[in-house]
Amino acid sequence: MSREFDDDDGPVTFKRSSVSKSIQSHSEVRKSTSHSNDGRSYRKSSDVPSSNGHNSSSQNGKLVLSTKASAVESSVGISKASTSMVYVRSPRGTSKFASFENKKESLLEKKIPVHVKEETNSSKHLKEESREDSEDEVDNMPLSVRMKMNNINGKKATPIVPKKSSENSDDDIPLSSRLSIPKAQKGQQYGSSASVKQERPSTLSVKRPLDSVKQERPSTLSVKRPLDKSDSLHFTGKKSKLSDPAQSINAKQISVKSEVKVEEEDDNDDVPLSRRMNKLPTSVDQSSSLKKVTNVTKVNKGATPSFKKKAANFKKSGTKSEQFKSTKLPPGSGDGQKKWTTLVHNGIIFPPPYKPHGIKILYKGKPVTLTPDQEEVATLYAVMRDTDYMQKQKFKENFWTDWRKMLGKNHVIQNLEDCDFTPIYDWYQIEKEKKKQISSKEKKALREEKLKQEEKYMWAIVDGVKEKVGNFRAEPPGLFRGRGEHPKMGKVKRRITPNDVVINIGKDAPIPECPIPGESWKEIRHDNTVTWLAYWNDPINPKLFKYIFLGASSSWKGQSDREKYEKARMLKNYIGNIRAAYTKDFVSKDITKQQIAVATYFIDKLALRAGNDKDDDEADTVGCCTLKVENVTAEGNNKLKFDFLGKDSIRYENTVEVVLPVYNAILKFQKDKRPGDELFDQLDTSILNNHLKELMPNLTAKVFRTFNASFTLDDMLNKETKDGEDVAANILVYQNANKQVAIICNHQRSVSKSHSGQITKLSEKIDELKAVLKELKIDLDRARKGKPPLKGSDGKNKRNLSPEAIEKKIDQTEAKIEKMQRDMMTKEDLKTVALGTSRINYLDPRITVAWCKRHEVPIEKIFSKTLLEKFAWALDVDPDFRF
DNA sequence: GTGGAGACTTGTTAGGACTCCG
DNA sequence: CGGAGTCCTAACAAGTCTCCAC
Repeated sequence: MSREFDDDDGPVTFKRSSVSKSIQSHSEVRKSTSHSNDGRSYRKSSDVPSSNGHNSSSQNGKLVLSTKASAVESSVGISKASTSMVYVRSPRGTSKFASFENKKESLLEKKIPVHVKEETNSSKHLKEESREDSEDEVDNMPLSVRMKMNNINGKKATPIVPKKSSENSDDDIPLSSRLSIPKAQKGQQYGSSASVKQERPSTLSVKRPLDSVKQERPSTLSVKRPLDKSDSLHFTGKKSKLSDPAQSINAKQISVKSEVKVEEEDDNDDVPLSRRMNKLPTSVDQSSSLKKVTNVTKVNKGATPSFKKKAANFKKSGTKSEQFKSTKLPPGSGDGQKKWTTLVHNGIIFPPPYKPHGIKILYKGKPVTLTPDQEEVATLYAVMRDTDYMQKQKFKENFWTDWRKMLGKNHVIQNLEDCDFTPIYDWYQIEKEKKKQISSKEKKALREEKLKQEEKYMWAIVDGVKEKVGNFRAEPPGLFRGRGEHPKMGKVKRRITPNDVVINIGKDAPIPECPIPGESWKEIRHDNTVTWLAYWNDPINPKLFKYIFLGASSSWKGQSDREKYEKARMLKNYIGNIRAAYTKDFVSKDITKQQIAVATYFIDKLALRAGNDKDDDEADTVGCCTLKVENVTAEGNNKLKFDFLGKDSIRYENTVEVVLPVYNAILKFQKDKRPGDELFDQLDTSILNNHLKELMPNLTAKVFRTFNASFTLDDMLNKETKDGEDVAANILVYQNANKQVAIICNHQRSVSKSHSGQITKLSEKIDELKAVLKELKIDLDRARKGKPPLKGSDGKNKRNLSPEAIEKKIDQTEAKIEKMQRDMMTKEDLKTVALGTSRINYLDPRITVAWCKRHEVPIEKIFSKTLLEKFAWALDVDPDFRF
């Protein structure tokens, strides 16, 4: 089977023998959860029980993607737009959003011509793409997969230029030719001997069978529908209308009529978009592959929140390349480009002033009176008694240093050890309890009250469009909870006041009223090249800023999200050449080149982060460029063992088989170095990224992670989803794919406190059921012989059932047991794997949406309400979309 | 090319809301 | 209805990457 085959070379990034949170002795915060990815961890989708095992029976058939286009009339904003559009697959295989049909008919009609056009284009494009895909897939796959394939397909080297679709078949060529390795030899390079084998149980690995990679997507192609058909419609309402000019926001600025607004929007919106597009490589304009990308982008554009506008643009914009060229601007982000024309908001809110409780702590057994300020900080500390931080010396030390400053040198309290915070702790527990006791009615009332007060801060109006603000609260005072062994943990994070806060707002917008009487904002700015609404300097590290941005559902975020995924998709077209290039450099005489090559290989193969340099006053964590000698161990047989603390001090532990030149290079880099020295001493992220940019416009290290994650999802979904399965089974497939991505990206979570208890409970229940089963079997036996059932374990008499009835019961019980066992395994399996992070940040939502459409899975089963809002830009993707 | 400022994305977790089950 | 378990989200920490001055 191809699977077996794969095993050898499979790059499969991730067979992690054990992924565990940083277990180092010192960081007890993270529980050492070696999540064993032993056989259990990876099972075929069908074997993987869903943790919550829902079956949504509700949607057989048509009701799938629902996104009610009610957004249009929503006056309050996206949040109101109910996402329940009905996605219907028409007989032809085309699909449409039913809601459009009703509500938007006229619009739709108008659009038709455009659509037709688009359709033609897009179908062409799709065809091209599919051909390309099938032919070039090798190149596109994440390294892991790909490496396997190299064994098989030798290719000629070509310069690093995106492949044109017409040249697709040559695509692969470049790689090999650069290597000037004949096919057969190539195999050697990546082949069994040099393959990227991983030592983990094969079950764990994310395998991508070669042939599956090549597999085409037959039916999908035929099921075309105008790409942006629904787009324009169903999202018109994404941005809430201003009609609900909440609060003090200057209603004048807001265009009142939706029509007008749309127009306005168009204008404004386009600018940034097109500009952004410029960021994409212009150099490659001509290449068809690039065109492809552009095209896609363009099409997608239609899917952005303001569809009408986009659609209009399309009409106007002519050819893709035209459009592309037309918008030339310097690349980069946050880069001096105009992001908005008008910006209105109400600033931010601050936590209420501290209310002293008057509870005294004990010092050497005696109550001590504290000033409100001192008491506030003491309370912050007291309340953390049950956290792991209390075991950390550094935490206490830092706290004491800061608190002591507040107490003053001559204070009665002279050391922390003699302080007993129990009275405050107890008081706090009681307060918590009281809070719990509040009736749900009262709670609701309180919530509503709060909401009312905050409503005006929740929205900003950007170029006439009402958008949700992400976080509009100043952070309250607290003790700094750095992760891992952060040198600053425990420091007092002082209260932020308006004097700390810089506001960014439109020139003509009213300056937000300072919510604290007698104080004023630190500064008012009118910088339309940035998207933040406010910031203050982080009191813990004044070099850093804390920003207030728009929420994830805003079009700013949505656009950059889309760009991110488009860039990752573009990498597909370059990846073959990139791999060829770095493979060649594995043996470069130029040590910098060689290090770049090996680092890129790790990033591609293992989805490592770039690894920026860090200051001493941060936790000691590393990424690819900052790996230390001791983080990688050569274990023989071309195996490298990685073990280091990455972002958030999460431990990355993985043993991988690499190609021989890489293995040798690592030995060379380690030579004559001591622990603590950098493995890639000639490298840093800027050198690496500068190099990557030579290979693909705007390419940076993190793009590989996005690419790897999204590609894997797309690939697994398409391989593992079976036709005709019910929704529950499909969801399992999705969860499993999601899980593999999480493993690749090393997204971990701590095991919940109640985990082991839950497992115990489950297995007890299973045992019970097994006992029942046993009894039933005996009864069946007796029933067949015409005897009455034995008394139950409770001593009661049981009903006399027919053998058939008993058989039925047995079947039911067996099914129940099976389900519970699967649930239990899934639970165990996922106890340390966090699926959410990749869903939010790494998986192109269009993959998910398109898959849901194809397999009639309601999108709500996969995306929560907020994710649906965040991914509004992706919801009307064509069902045929492939990453 | 280096280092720092600045802006934006990615990541984990705590705790509240919601759901399920008896 | 209440408690346990699950799901979601807000909060905020910690990354990445760009730009710019020297």
